[in-house]
Formats: sequence, structure tokens, C-alpha cells
Amino acid sequence: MATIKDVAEKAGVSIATVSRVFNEHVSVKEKTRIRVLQAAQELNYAPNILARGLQLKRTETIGVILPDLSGEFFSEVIRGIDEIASRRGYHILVSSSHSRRNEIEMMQRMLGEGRVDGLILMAPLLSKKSLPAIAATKLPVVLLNLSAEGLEIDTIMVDNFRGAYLMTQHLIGHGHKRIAFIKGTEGNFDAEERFLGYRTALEEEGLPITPELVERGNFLKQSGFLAMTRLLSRKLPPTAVFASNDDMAIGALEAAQKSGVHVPQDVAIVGFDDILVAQYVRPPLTTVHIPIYDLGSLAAERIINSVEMQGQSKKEKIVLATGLIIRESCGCPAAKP
Amino acid sequence: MATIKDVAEKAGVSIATVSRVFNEHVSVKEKTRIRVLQAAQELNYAPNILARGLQLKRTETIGVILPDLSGEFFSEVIRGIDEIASRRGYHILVSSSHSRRNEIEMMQRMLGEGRVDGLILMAPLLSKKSLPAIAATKLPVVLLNLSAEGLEIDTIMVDNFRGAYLMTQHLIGHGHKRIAFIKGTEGNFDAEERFLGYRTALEEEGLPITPELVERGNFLKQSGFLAMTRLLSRKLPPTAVFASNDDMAIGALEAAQKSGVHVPQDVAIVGFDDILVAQYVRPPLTTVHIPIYDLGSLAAERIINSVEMQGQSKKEKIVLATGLIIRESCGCPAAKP
DNA sequence: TATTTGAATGTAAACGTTTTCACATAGAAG
DNA sequence: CTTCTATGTGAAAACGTTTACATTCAAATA
Repeated sequence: MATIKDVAEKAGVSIATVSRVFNEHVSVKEKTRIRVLQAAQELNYAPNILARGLQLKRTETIGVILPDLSGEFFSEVIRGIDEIASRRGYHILVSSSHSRRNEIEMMQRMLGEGRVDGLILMAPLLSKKSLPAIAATKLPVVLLNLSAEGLEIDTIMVDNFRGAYLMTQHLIGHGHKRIAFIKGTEGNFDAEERFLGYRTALEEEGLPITPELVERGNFLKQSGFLAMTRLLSRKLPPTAVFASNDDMAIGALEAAQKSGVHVPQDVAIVGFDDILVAQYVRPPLTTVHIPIYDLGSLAAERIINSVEMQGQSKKEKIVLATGLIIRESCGCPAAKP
Repeated sequence: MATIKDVAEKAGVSIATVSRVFNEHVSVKEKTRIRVLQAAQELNYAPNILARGLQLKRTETIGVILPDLSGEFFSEVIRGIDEIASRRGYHILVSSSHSRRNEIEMMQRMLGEGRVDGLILMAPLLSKKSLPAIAATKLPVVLLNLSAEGLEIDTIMVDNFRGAYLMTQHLIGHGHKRIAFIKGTEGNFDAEERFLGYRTALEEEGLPITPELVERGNFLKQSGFLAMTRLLSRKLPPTAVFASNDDMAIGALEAAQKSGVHVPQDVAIVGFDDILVAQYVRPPLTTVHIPIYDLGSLAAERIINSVEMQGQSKKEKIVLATGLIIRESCGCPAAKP
């Protein structure tokens, strides 16, 4: 690869001048500017980003740590991030963390290595204890779907609580009294918020929270299937089931169909996330919509602003609204989108 | 951030020694090793990757350029890449190109800037003319789904031709004589291969290729819908429709249902890709399965090997097998997976 | 003409590493 | 007591940039 030195030599100038040309400095004569550009062109020169980054302490790269790279959810988030990042001239360095220990460690590494200018961190398993460490970092960080109450950290969240609350109310509105809940991964922030929404709605309506109607799950389809199977075997099975995400809801749907239980006639099933498949499944799934793409694009927007203001930007807590998507699996007559 | 110098000072050694400790050099006394590690720990030191990369001319990062970041397809590819990359200690730098000009330019930049050790390039719009430039690069490149016949470039492809060929034969086996085809994006490599498979099968069976049964499309659902609408308005409509991908097939399905045409009784519809939704749609879509995840993981495997052998590795052309997934939309009686 | 000014360019230090080479120390061999 | 050989460590160059400061040179001013 050609270096700035080669270009300087070929153009008969010093490396300083070449640098100035490439950084669009004012004081360089038009004639030499052209000569340098010409030489650079011929040598196929591109400034080495590492050397530049070392000098400037900027890399024009933002790191993204996500819990998992599979599934539609995360691809949407990445799409949102990438769209904004590339529009503003940034690159993105993606990593997926697979465990709790991993999350922290990757974060530390990314921040310490000087590889990225800022970090978008979606770490639903992160414990509250590690948050102060994040707040203390010099590098800008945006937290996705994780509360950092009272700390100086940018966060963007989805209104899990409200979504779950509204959905539960909707089911109650249908006249259901025995509404089961399939929880998400233990310790996962979103999972807890959603459960809270469910509980609160029940309490407000004066309905009991029956432990035998609250099942464990881990956000995977399979666990929804199993949870539903257990629910159906109860002496008094539920008349409605609220799964913490669509994948589990679809698993539950399959379990019901396998047992000859009709949805929504015998039991209503609803989910959360509004993934693409939700509308193709039979019956189409009533669910809570999350603005996934916006989650990513907003995060990118904020982190880049923060980077360009050198961390002087005011920290914000943004909560994105969720909304019910009424389809057929809750027992409503077929509704148009 | 703490630098190697700070650590050296704190530990009372030279920076060379610190460096040796972190690179697991042999000749450093156990006692000083511990002392250095201790100091590093206390200062929360992590080697600056830019400085190291500048010196070593390695970044342990591989670049990934994909045509678009939306949709299940690309998220699967990325997942495959990331899985292998992180297992082998590499990071991935993701970019999506939105146009043909973009593709080339991004590639050039990534390669020139020293940012990545190797590049995984999925650029279905890349013209053949730019391939020699790629072959000439020092940095390892793996091409995804793009033929580089006769050139010294690693490529990994999916057997589009065979998949389309088999699927067409399958439809012929059902007794169809008027089989329509909805093409993919003009100039897209996959699109062309698939069309070729369709044509070849028809020719071999002595069936005519009727121009009025070959419709344009662009791989988006909407275009499948429109193409199907046009097909249904023909004097002699097709009895089977083969869409170049599942998204368009699903669009076609919706068009048929909207016109009151029954699938598969009145017309069979099949797709290509085997995306997740394909199995949830009614009727479940018969399609061609592509090992998407493997495409990514194999690419990562190869590029990293290539990087670690400093480009001395033998270039290979790998073709991944595709296979029919028979569901109900082709008229076969419900088949178990 | 001699001096000042300002624009254009060059010189060299700095960024944080790795690594070659040289050096110091200590024990082994003569 | 010298000389030799390991063994561990340090000094300094190199990687490719940016930029503060120094220099040059021509035009403007006195």
C-alpha cells in the first residue's frame, strides 16, 4: 500500500502538504493541490486510518454490542444503526455477547483499546452493579433497553411496561379472568418490565395473580411451547395467555394446535415485539409493536452527537412508545392493520 | 486511558518489558511478569489496538460488505460470520452498500485504509470488470455468491442453478406445462443463475419458454405481488409460478388470494431461499433451501485462514448445495419437514 | 533599496505500540 | 581470576499520520 510519503515524493512536496490536501486545509496552492491529488490517484493512495486514529484519537467507528445476532429483532436494530452511521461517515464494529461475563468484558475491551469512538450497548443481562463503571467512562456510551436511573448515562428504552399493561387490559376487556403469563429470561431487563406491566394491570382490575398461571420461559419458541403445554394441563387452564415475546407466543400457538385447542375460541394467545412472522402465523398474532429500527437509528444518532460534542452533550433518557397491534389471536374479529 | 508507558512506570520496568508480558514472550522473569500484570490491572490498562495495528499491520478485524442489512437473509449471514470470527478472536466491521458505485468504492476504502485484515464481499451487482482489481489486491478477499471464473479469488457460492433446476423439474413432475417465472433484480448474479436453472429445466423437458410467462421483479414482496397480478390477467394464465425468492413468492401468494385464486388448487406458487416466514404463510411455501448461516461461517473461516497464512493459502471455489423444501404451495399433499 | 508582511511549504515531534539490537548480570568453564 | 554463555532487560527505531512551529519567498511597504 502506498503511504503519504510515497505520494509526497511523487508529487515533489513534503508529507505535511499531502496531509493538508487530504484534510482540506486552506493554505495550499491550487496548483500543488492538483499535483498531490494526481499523485495520490496514480498510487491508489488512501490515508491509513490506524495512523490517523492514533494521532487524532478518533476512529470514526462506533462499537455495537448486542446480546445475540440471530433473529429479526437484532438485524433491524443493526439496520437502524448502520443507516445513520454510514450517512454520517461512521463505521460500525459489531459484536455479540453470549453471556453476562462476556458483556462486561467485551465492553471494557472495546472502550480501552481505542478502537471505537463510542459504544452502543444492548446488554439486557448487565447487572446494576456495573453501571457506575459505565457512567465513569470517558467514551460516550448509549444503553439500549436498560434502565440507568439516576446515572449520567444516555439510555434509549422501549416502553415495555406500558405495552404489557395495555395488552393485559385489552385481554381483561375481552372478559378474561384467568390470564396466564409466560415470562422471559430470568434477570433480563425487558422480561421483568413486561411482567410488571402484566401484574400491575391485573392488580388494578382487582384480579388475583395466580402463581400457577405464571410460567417460566427464555424468549425462545421452544420454551413457549413447553410453557403452554404445562398450562394446558392445569386443572383450571387459562382462557388467555400472554407470552413475553412473539417467538414464545408462536411456540404456545403450536402447542395449543397440537393439543386440539382452538385459538382464539378456546384460548386467546398474544405476544410482544411484533416480529414479521407474527402476521403470517394462523391465526395472525395480536401483539405489542416495538419500533425496533428506530431504537437503532436513534441510538446511532445520539452516540454520534455525543462523540462529536466530545462527551459534552447532555445525557438523555429516551423512552420509545409501544402500541397494541390487534390481529385475530386475541379473539377480536379480523382487524385491518 | 492508561498507556504502556504508565504501566511500565508503575511497575518499574521499561515499556519493552510490558509489551513482552502482554505478548506472552518467553524471556521475562516470573516475578516481573506478575509485577507488570498487577500494575496493568490497577491502571485498567488495555493495549491500544490502533498503535499495535499500525506496528504489526494487523488489526484482527475483518470487513464485511453486504448489499443491504435488512431482512432475515443478511442477519443470518452476519450471524455465521460473527460466530466464527469471535471464536477466533476477530472483530467484524460491517457495511452495507446501497448501489453499484458504492460497492466498489467501499471496498477500495476498506482495503486501502488498513482498517481490516481481510474482506468478505457480497456484492451481487458488482460488474465482472472490477474482479481483476480484486484479484490483484494484497489483502485476502472472499467473494460471496459471485462467480470469479478463472480468477485467483476465493469464492463461496450457493448452487442457485441446481436449486432452480430441481424446483422447475418438480413443478413439471406435477404435470404443469405453463410455468411462469418471476425474475429477480436485473443484473443480479443470483437472479440470473436462478433464471438459467428454470430455463434449462424447461428446455430439457422440451417445454417452450414463453416470454409472456416471464415477469420482471426486484426481490421485494411488492414486486412479486405486481408480477402475479399481471400474470393472472393473461389470456392463458400460468398453472404454476416460480418466484426467484420467497419474498416475491409471498407477494404473489397475496395477489392470488386477493383475486380469489386458490393456491395450490388453481395455481401452484413456489419460492427460493427458505426464509423463516415461508413455513408460516398459508399455504406453507414450497421453496429451495439455502444454507445461509453456513455461507457466513464458511466465509469467515476461509478469510481468517487466508489472513493467518498471509495470503499464501490456495484459492478455492466452494459451492454450497441447495435442496428442495416441499411444503404445500406446490400442490403436494402436506409433507412433514 | 531595505524591510515587513503574509502565504505557502517544510521540519520534526508526537500518538502507543513491537521488536531488533545492545547491554548487564550471573553462573559455568577454563 | 578471566572468559564464555545464558538470561533478562532496556534503548531506540519504526509503523503512517497530524500539526505546531520554523522557514522560505515574493509582493507590499517604507
